[in-house]
Amino acid sequence: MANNQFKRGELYSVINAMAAAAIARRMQKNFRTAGLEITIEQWSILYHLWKEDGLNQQQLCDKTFRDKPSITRLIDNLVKLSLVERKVSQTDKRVNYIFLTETAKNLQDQTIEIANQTMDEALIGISKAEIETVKNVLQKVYDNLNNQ
Amino acid sequence: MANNQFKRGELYSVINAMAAAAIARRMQKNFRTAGLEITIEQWSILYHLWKEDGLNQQQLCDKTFRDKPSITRLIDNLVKLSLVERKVSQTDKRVNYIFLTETAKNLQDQTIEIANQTMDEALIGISKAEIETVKNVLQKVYDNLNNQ
DNA sequence: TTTGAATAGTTGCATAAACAACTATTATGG
DNA sequence: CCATAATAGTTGTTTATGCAACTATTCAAA
Repeated sequence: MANNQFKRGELYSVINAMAAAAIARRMQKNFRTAGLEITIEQWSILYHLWKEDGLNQQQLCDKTFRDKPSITRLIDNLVKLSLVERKVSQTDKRVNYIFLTETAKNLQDQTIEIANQTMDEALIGISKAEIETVKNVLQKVYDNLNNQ
Repeated sequence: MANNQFKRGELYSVINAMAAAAIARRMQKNFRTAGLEITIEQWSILYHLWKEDGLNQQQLCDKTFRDKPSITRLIDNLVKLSLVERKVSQTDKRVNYIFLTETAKNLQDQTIEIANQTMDEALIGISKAEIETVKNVLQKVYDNLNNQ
C-alpha cells in the first residue's frame, strides 16, 4: 500500500506535536492563571537548581538536553527577571555557576505544585505501568540517537 | 521526601526535551546529509499534503496540532521555497487550499524514506507493543488536555 | 615551556512556537 | 434584510531552538 510507507515517520509528529506540546501549553496556561510570569523553559532550569543550586551552565545543558547557546540565553532571561545570578568560578574562569535568588527560591513550592497538577490532568486514565513504559521507551530513543 | 514532589513534573521535560527533540534533530541532520534543505516542520506539512493534496490551512492546523499563525508562516516559507501554492477557494473566499508543486511531489519518496530510516534508528530495541503503548498514552494525554 | 587540543561559554542568523489582536468573509437568528 | 456571531486566515511581539563561528581559559604532550 502506498500509504504504508508513512506509518513509521508519523510517530515523530505524534510524539512531538501532540503530547509534549500539549503538556507545555497547559503548564504555561496554569502558570499564567496563577499569576506566574515565567515560561516553562525557564521553569525547567529553575527546577534543576531547586534540586541542586549552583550548577554550571554545562551541567544545565546535560540535565535539560539543551545546547550551550540555549542555556546561555535562558540564563540571560532568568538574570533579567532577577531569578538567578551568574558567578564565575574562582578556580576555573571558563565556568559560570548559576545561583537562585531569594525570589526564585520562593517560587519553588507553588510552581512545582502547579506542574504536578498539570501532569495529573494529563495522566488521567493512564496506569503507572504505562507511564513507566513511556519513560523507558523515550529513554531508549534518546540513547539510540545520542550514545554512539 | 522533599525530592518526591519533583517526580511527576519531571515527566514533562523527559517527554519533551528528550525523545521528541532528539528525533527532530536526527531527522533534520539526515535530511541535510541527503542534501535536502527543508526543515522537519516544513516536512511535516508536506507529509500531510502527500497523503491528501489541496488541504486548507485549518485542516493542516488540525492534522499537525499547530495553531493558525504557525501554519500561516510555515506555508509562507513553503511558498518562498516553491514547494506549495495557495489557491483561494472560489466558493468560500476565506479559505486557502494548499497544493504541492511538482518539486515537492518529487521529494516525497526520498524524504519519507529518510524519515522512516530515522525512526528505525530511534526505535532500535523497542518492541511493537511498547510503541503501541507510547502512542496510546500520548493520545490519551492529548485528549485529556484538549477534549473538554 | 610552549603549542595545539579540549572545554566553557557567547554571538549571529534563520526558523518556529504561543498568544493576542486584527481583517475579511460567511452563517445565522430575529 | 440586517446585525451579530462564527470561521479562516494574517500580523505583531516575545521566547526559544539549532547550527556555525567565535572568544577565553585550561589541559596535555612534545
